[in-house]
Amino acid sequence: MHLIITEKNIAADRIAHILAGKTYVEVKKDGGVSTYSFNDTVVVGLRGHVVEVDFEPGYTNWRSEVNTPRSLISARTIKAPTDKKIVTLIQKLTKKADHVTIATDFDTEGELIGKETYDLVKAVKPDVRVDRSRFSAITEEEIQTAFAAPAELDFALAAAGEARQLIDLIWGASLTRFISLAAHRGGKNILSVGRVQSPTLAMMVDREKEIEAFVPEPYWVLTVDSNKDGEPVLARHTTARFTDVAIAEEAKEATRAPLMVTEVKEGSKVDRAPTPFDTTGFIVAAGRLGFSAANAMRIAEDLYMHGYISYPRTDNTIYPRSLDLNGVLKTLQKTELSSAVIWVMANRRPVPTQGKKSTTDHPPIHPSGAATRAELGDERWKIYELVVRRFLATLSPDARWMTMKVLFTAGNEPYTTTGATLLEAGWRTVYPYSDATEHPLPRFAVGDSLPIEQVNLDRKETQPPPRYTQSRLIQQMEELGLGTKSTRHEVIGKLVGRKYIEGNPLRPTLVGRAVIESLEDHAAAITRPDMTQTIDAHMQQIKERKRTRDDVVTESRAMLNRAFDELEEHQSQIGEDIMGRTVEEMILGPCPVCGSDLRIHHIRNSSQFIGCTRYPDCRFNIGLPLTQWGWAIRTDTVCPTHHLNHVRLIAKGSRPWDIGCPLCHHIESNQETMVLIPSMTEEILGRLQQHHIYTVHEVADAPPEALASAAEISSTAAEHLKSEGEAVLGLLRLRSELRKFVRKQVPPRRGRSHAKIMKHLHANGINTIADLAKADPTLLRTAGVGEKEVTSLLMQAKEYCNDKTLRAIGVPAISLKKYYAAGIQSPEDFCRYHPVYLSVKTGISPDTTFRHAEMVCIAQNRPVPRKVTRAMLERGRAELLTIPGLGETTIEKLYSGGVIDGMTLASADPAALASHSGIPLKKVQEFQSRLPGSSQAS
DNA sequence: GCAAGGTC
Repeated sequence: MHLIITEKNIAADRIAHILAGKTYVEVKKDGGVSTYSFNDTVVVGLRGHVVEVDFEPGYTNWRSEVNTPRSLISARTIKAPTDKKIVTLIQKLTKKADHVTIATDFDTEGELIGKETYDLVKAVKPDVRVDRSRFSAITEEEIQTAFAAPAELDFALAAAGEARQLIDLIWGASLTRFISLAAHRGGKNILSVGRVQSPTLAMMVDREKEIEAFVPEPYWVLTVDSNKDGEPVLARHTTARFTDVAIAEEAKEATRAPLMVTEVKEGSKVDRAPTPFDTTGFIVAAGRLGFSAANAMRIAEDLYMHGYISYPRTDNTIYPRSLDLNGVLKTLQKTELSSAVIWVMANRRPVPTQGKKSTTDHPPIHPSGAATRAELGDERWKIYELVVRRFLATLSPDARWMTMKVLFTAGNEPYTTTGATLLEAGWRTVYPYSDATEHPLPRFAVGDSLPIEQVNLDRKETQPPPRYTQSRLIQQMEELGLGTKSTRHEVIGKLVGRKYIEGNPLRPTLVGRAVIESLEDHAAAITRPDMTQTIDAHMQQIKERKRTRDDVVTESRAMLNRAFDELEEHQSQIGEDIMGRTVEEMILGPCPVCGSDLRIHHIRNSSQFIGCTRYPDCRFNIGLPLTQWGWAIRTDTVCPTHHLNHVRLIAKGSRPWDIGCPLCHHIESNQETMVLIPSMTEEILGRLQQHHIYTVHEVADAPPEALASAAEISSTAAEHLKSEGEAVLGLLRLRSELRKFVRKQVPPRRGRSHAKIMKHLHANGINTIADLAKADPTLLRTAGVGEKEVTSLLMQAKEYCNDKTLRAIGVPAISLKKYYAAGIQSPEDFCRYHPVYLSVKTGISPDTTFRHAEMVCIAQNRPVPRKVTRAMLERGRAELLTIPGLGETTIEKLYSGGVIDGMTLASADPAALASHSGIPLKKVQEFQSRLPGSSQAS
């Protein structure tokens, strides 16, 4: 059997179909992995790397005294499967194979994945024949050629990839652990360091410093408003920027009508059609349409998976000769963009445009299938249309512009104006994304004399360099060789996740800055793009067999060891520096009570609040929502009233939630509950707030004298206010319990506000779960609870209340579980059923059920049933069974009515017993009549 | 719990 292994499932699918030709390809799932078989061949796809390098076991404890961060430098490494299903399948198929072909992507990483596969294959069948096929695009032609003449795996190239893997792991893991430990950061708050992420972050830090250091310089721009036969003309002084205002003023003074045309220059300019898309070019273009890098890639991957566009991760900007451009055009004719396609077919440039990079990995991104707007939906269609139009543009002729430059004099001052009009739209006909504003000028001739309507001298300022946008950052990373086509956009997400950068455009946080500055001071290599460039150079040497993998890695290890000498020496300083800056970033401004700083505190990634830095001397604090609703950060906006920075909650995947000034928000949100205190007047409320008493909690907790003086009320009134506050506090606790309960039973979802539901319930006097259990279903429906949920919510509330009551009475939880399982739910059930029945139903001993029933009945003010011993029960049972027609099942029913023997049967009220036990009245009477010793017995 | 690189 011939086994072919590709880098991904889609490639396996397509290659199988190409190689099979007209033969049927059988698609099967084996352990969740698709296989494609025909004749004696099986094709299966990997999922990229299916094994991963890691340290050998024993290095998981970051705080180990022996296996310190530094010890990772010399730790042994292993390769462990990350996708067991695929590894198992590959090895299973290998056992049946006599020939294995590795058909992973044609780049360094593909060769490494190939080598990893080679090792997996050889591990189970050392003598199997393994070869390698290489192709740059999955087209009929390339695949046929590649498989007709298979080559060998390039072990040197794979070794180059392995060197990169090892160096990345060793540097990244050891430095990440070191700096996290130094700054006392653990869990989700670790501080990461890496060959790609750290230089990328450093770029942003550098830019931020440039912006901070930037001193704007003024300059002046001199223009005149004029017109040519009524058409407005704006002429600029040929000194585009005057840096000296005095000189600018002089030029302004010297400007005299008329504006004389001294020269007219006309020319034409070629506007080259754009080059094919590689990943970066695509991300930049999508960025102009408003797509974030990650979103653009996500959509492109989706379009690729569905066959609409080619593979979106590529460095190539030159179409390979094997790509059937005409075929693509033909396919596109079936889309809504057909008129553009037809235009291109009619105006085709002889050779498509080319970029600078020709690589072997994949063709440039191009359309591969026809789609409609309806089947894709708006967002995906926008991306698809972009790819289609870009493809069309690369086959279209260049555009041509007519340019015009006019020179004037006014007095003796030289002025100029320029214009441009599109002569031939060319590719711009089909690619409307890049800006092409025309500036037509009226016709001028030398010697024309124009009026001067106004002379303007405007003061302007030089601008600092802009912050990086996502696409600009990705372009910059590419230029410096940081990351790959597949990972660049992910790095941004990683830095955001570590809270190193935030916002749009991107900006480093103080923590991000602190980490970079510490590294620059003590381990500069990891913050510079040169590290990547050096590794690339070394990889090249390994590939050319001038050096070995181990040689390169050893050198890198030595370098890292030297960095650790420096780092360890300054460990405490580095830690303190980073920790100090973290605090700084959380400071909001003056505490309203004592005037020292308020800051945001985060507790173990779950809760967060704002507190005074003088705690415990000053206990002022403001609660914040749990971090699951967003991580609190400060923003640059400052409240004019309270001089506090605004607070924003940021959560992954959802829009940031701006709280605004935390104190304004605090006051406002507590006002509602404050007025629940009956004797709270607007006047008192205002005075309390002025004395920084904002919450019911604070009212209830305040010493009465303090309350009295703050609210300017008598001490008796203050005592009263305080006790009312305590009562409201109790109510609020119950309400919060109710809110949690409702939230659990009726999960929040789009378009249903829990706040609204709760408000409605409160307005109708429902403040506790017990209230809810007794609530009218229609009330819940009008509050916004769904039809089906109303019944279950009420039931759950009843169950909850019953459970709470029974537990409070003292029925143990383990017994309650048994009672519930037997359908005995409420305190009422305990009083209604006889303890014997409870025992039979639950398997709990009659003595115990009697004790439980006794407790419940006493608590509920109900008569306590008569105690029954086991012996009495046995005797009674025997007695009852003597009655003809009375069996085991009937006995159980009788128990529920409290009948346990002949005597209790005789004395029972037949009607009551019938209704209680469910035995028909006639039967009951019959049993009673057949009792031995009954007066009616015959 | 760590990197960067594949792919889903």
